[in-house]
Amino acid sequence: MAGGEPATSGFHFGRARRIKSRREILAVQHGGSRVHTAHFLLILGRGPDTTAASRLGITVTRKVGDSVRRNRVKRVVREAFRLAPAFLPSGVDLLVIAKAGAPTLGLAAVQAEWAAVRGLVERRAREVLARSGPAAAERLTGPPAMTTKPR
RNA sequence: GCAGGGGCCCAGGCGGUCGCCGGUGGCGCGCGAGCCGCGAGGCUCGUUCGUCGCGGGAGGAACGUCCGAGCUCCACAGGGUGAGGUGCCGGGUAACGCCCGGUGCAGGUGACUGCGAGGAGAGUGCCACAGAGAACAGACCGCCGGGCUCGUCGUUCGCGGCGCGCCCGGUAAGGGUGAAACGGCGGGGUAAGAGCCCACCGCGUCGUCGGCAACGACGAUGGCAGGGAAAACCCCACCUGGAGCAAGGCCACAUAGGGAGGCGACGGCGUCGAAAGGCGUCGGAAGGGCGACCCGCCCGGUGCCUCCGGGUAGGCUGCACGAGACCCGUGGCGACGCGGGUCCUAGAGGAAUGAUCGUCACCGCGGCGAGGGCGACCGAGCCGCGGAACAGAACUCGGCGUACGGGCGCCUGCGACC
RNA sequence: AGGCGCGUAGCUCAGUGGUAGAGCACUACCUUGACACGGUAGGGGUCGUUGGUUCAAUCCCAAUCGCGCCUA
Repeated sequence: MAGGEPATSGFHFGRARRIKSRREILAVQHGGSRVHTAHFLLILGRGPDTTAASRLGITVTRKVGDSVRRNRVKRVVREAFRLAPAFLPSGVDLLVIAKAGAPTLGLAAVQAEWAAVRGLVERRAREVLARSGPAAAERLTGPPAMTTKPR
């Protein structure tokens, strides 16, 4: 949306850019900052590697709709994330939790909803990176992943 | 035309742009192994990632999880009891609680549809309220006969008729109650009545005939014996071993067997040996298993059980050629069977199969409207707006149930016209 | 994948084949100067839905909808 040039090609989105395990999702949820929109709750958190491209995790509960509608929400959210590589700086992971009513949205509506909070998202992303700077550095020298504290 | 019944089919098409999953082929970086070379290095194979190309990628219900199986493990899974399920007859099938064809009953004018439709001559229990009486019952009113008192009328003075009341008896026709009242209706019969007798109907039994059978038709006979309910317990017949792909198998990693408590059994024989002990054989405990219990049996043979503590939650496989799909022929009323040919058709794993734009078809509403009709009105075509359902594989099939958009021809009833 | 349970008045629950109930809440009246408390009376129900069995169903049977729970 920014730049006026409709994104078309070259924006891939494979498994490497997804947050898959429940453990990782909980880690983001715990230390992340939240941004609410009308149909989504966005949670930003630091990824394990600050140089890697940002990753995406999606949560759609049964309250949102049946499996067809839940799948559609996930596909549209994934598409919106894929077409907006500049939405987040590298190293910041995004967790999207759908709220009720999300299945009625098309791709354009989701993009508009996110663009409206873009400034807030950028500010929160900088906060997250700054706050976790030392931790991230420590992390790089320490054991690889899975250092979630038993809490 | 309207209303209805049943059957079959489809699950939007095409194109542009950008993606996802796995397969396959090429290229590139890296890694590993092997071989060659003194060496630099080279070659081959495998593989992560990236990239380019090719072809593939949800359903009729993928859904619910109500049944039946395949497959895998549990021990080879037996007998009895119990538990659960099924329940007209015949057939189909790998199997079924499914399907097909019949039978009976019920519903509908009809096309058609529905039915847990074995047994109440095995037993136990239940049938509220109402009602006199509710299961081998019962006399409240009524009806009929007899007796007694009283009243009245008549009297040939013997008594007789009528009526109120009481008593004894007969009666299930009528009233009334009920969901149901111990066959129905009509006639005869009788004091009044009653299958007491008769005709018809119903019911039971027997026989003959038809049918594989459920059952049907006909005849004889009994004289009524019979209530309902088994989706109350139950009886009868038949079926069912248990668990489930997180089944199960392989690899890697980790613990290397920690602590507490409890139980226990080892024995006989043979043989070798100087002995310790070894080998063979027989019996067998603790404990465990065969769904629950019993029987019966099996494992267990030097350990076993319970609790606490500790470790692992990664990869591969199972995993898609199957009771498979389609076409043709053939047997059968049909479900379905048989034969031949062609084809390979999703395999993900926090979970792909999509997003968006255009266009063409489809449906609804509104407007314009060629034209048709005396008219109400019908209406090709054009424009605009809106709609386009139910729903997402998770080991795989066969059914059932439920949700839902549209199309096709067939059949039935009614109305109008010819 | 396997298994279990619950839907009854506005709320929390009884009832388990024969008129559907309790507590709280609600309404009216009494009591008070007024209120609370108390007392008297009253209203309120597709028993989740749809079929079936039965003379009769909240209850029995089947299907279906919604909610909750257990095991792996």
